[in-house]
Amino acid sequence: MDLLETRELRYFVTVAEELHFGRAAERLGMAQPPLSRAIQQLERRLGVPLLERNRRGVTLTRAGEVLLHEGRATLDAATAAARRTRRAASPGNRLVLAVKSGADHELLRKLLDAHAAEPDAAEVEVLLCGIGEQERLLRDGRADAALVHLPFDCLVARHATLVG
Amino acid sequence: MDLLETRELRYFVTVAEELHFGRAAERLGMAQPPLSRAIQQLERRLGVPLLERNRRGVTLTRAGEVLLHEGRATLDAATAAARRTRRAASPGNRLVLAVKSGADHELLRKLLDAHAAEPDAAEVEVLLCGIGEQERLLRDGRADAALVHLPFDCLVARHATLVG
DNA sequence: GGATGTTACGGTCTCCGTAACTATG
DNA sequence: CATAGTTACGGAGACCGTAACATCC
Repeated sequence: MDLLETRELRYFVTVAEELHFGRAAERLGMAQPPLSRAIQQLERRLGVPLLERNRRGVTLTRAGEVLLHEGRATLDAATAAARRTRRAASPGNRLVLAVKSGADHELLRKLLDAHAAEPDAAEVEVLLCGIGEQERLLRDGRADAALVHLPFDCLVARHATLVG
Repeated sequence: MDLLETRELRYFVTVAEELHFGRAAERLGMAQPPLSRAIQQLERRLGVPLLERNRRGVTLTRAGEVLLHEGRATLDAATAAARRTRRAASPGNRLVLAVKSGADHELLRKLLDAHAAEPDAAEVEVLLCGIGEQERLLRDGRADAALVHLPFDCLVARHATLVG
């Protein structure tokens, strides 16, 4: 299966967000023509129309909506890959735990203590964040784990066990 | 920040799996020199050594291990993006539910009935698979949802609600 | 006629393969 | 001296920007 390049996904996601080739090209720091060609090539390679070029701008097809979602996820994964790889090489090398600001500090304390008691426990850095922010932090690699409530819609990745 | 191209990740993952530039190049259908250069460039761009070139082959650094894992995830995401986008455009457009072979048929029946009763319910295609296979199917887009037991280590993505 | 997206064309830069080089056991 | 990885070098292809074109209000 032909793989999508991250450059192409970045282009498509920008166009899909702006719904306007001109503004998208500006955001990307490039001219419209190569952007237009890249999208056409993407549609040809997938064999699927992604945009409807109407009078007055652009609309996403159903397939385009799906690629917008999946493309964002892929770009986040690439960003996370770079970030976590760099972090793995840095001496600090702490596990980043995303905790929303209003969380139960009692529970957090217990968790961290229990984790610290385990053998070979990694050092944990607590990253306080807004309420809806945890998923994003996990997706793009700024965090490695998060404290969430079940049911959680879309657990993205978990990189280490905090408690057994 | 998002500097990693899919091509580079494919190269690195192959080398990391083979731990041998020659065999990796062969698997990739290319010559060793451009592969060697691509990896060097990747290390330069990340500012992190990924491989230790020892006498007698190659070893992964800690950062290399992380990039192997994250790179696979990114490549899977790209594959899933292409697959789901193509599927979204096909007329059938069914939701694929991965169910491991030994699963409870009674429960499955109830779930499917409950789902079918919802308004605007998508048609569901049940994909029977082996026991450890569900995560992989979700990751690379061959399935959109899966029936799993909690605790589930690494929920990757959920694309539609089957039951409320 | 102005705004928006698409071809046309030419230059540049990247990527690849062959061949020569280095290092190690 | 055989094996594995890296430079050196030249060519083919990809990508981009400018300019000209098509279409729709």
